[in-house]
Amino acid sequence: MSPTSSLRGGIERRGLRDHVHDRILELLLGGGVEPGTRLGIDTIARDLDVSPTPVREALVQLERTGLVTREALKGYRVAPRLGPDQLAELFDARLMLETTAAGMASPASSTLLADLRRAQHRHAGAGEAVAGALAAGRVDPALTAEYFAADTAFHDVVLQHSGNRYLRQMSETLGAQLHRMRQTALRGVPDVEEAVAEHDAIVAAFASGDLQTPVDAMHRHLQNVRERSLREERNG
Amino acid sequence: MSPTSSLRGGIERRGLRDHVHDRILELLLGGGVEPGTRLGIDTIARDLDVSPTPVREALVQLERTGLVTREALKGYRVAPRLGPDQLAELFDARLMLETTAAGMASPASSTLLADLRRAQHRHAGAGEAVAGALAAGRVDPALTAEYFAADTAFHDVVLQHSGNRYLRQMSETLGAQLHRMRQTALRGVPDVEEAVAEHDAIVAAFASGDLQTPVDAMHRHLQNVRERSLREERNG
DNA sequence: CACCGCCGAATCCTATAGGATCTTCGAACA
DNA sequence: TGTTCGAAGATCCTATAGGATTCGGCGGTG
Repeated sequence: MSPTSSLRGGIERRGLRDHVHDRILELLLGGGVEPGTRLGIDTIARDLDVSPTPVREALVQLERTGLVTREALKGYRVAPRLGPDQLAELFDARLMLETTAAGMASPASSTLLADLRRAQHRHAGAGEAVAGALAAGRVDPALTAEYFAADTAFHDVVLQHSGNRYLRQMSETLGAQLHRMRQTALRGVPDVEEAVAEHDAIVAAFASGDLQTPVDAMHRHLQNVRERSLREERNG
Repeated sequence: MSPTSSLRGGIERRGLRDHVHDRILELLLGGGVEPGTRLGIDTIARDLDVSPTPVREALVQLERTGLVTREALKGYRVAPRLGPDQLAELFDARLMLETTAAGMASPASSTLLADLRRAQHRHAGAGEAVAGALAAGRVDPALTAEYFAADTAFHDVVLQHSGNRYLRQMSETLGAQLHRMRQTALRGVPDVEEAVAEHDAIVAAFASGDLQTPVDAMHRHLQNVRERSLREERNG
């Protein structure tokens, strides 16, 4: 085509392996597959109309996220559901990660507050939509998906502004597990009002300019989420 | 061979892919390769006398650890050296991980203290050996390697007893980077005496039975390690 | 002298084939 | 009837082959 394209910065060359990886990932995160389901290499290869080799590489990549498990000579399977103990450990790990990130992001750059307010706005909007649909007796999967995405985005803002790539990397690893947890543990009605209010408190804490306040706000929020999740699980 | 081997419990079936992974890993951790070195798939395959497929899978697995980098259609390379900023972030992440783990492991089971004392004994012994060789004007790579291994093992004890698999998983990821940092940043003389003394303080803190004391001791230790490393880097 | 296009070797990437292993199903036997 | 053995099918695992891309060097041109 054009001999030397004027701007070629930022275009990320992706092999076929990465596309396969994304397809399987969205399949897993979509939630339509039961834990324990076999992920046959040849089957996936036929479905996606590729050879087994890139599928194999994509599965190796997914294995590290904990979404799939592998047994030598027996193949890959969708990872089993998170048990109560794993759930508790996941909450603890998340608490550690996000409170630390909040502390690191405290020297609030002007962009942090802007990003945070934007994310909070999106989250609140999605919350209203979900609550409205719920009041009408309807549960729209698309709305709840958007709500969860907005929630994740809000927390990601803090992690992004922590300025620590290893924390981001850890959060990315936990993110997949968190997504699964949301789909299983509290599959029905989320705690919209409380979450929005607590997110508001977090934004206010960052806006206050104090260093410790955001950490405490984040701590309280996550502890509350944990309690509400456990209560939900006990009742459901 | 034997139609049905009598005891087959506990033996972990490993494919060829895992062996290749280990070989490349020990090559990287051995430190004999310069950052930026190309890791040609076909070359490795010929060296290990296997086909490219398992080599490819092993490299995908290693990519997640950050030890190797990949560029689509251009191949794999040994990851570049850690820059000053990455080093600082690595210290922060480690500080978060290990202090949290110390706090979680505080309800000291009897085995924790035993493991900790055993690891401390090994660490102190290796420290003496290194110091002795250093006094004689010799630097034995085997001794320093054993010293670093003992140090890593000591910290691993705390993480193991945190009872949180996600913390362990994160530590495993950071472990490879830490290993590289040790080999580059402070390549010469480690701070044996201070480290041994601080480890002793950590053991004593756990033995005290108090909950907060181990966290503080670990915090002080890691902060000191950070300072000493920076000073070393500034002078070296 | 610098710059551009071209060509070949090397390498990566994907596809295909065959051997090894696991799983399943059915029949024979206690 | 329950259990064990065996064979067929499917699947995983490794090896090999061929197309696609990149990198190096070479000659031509302004």
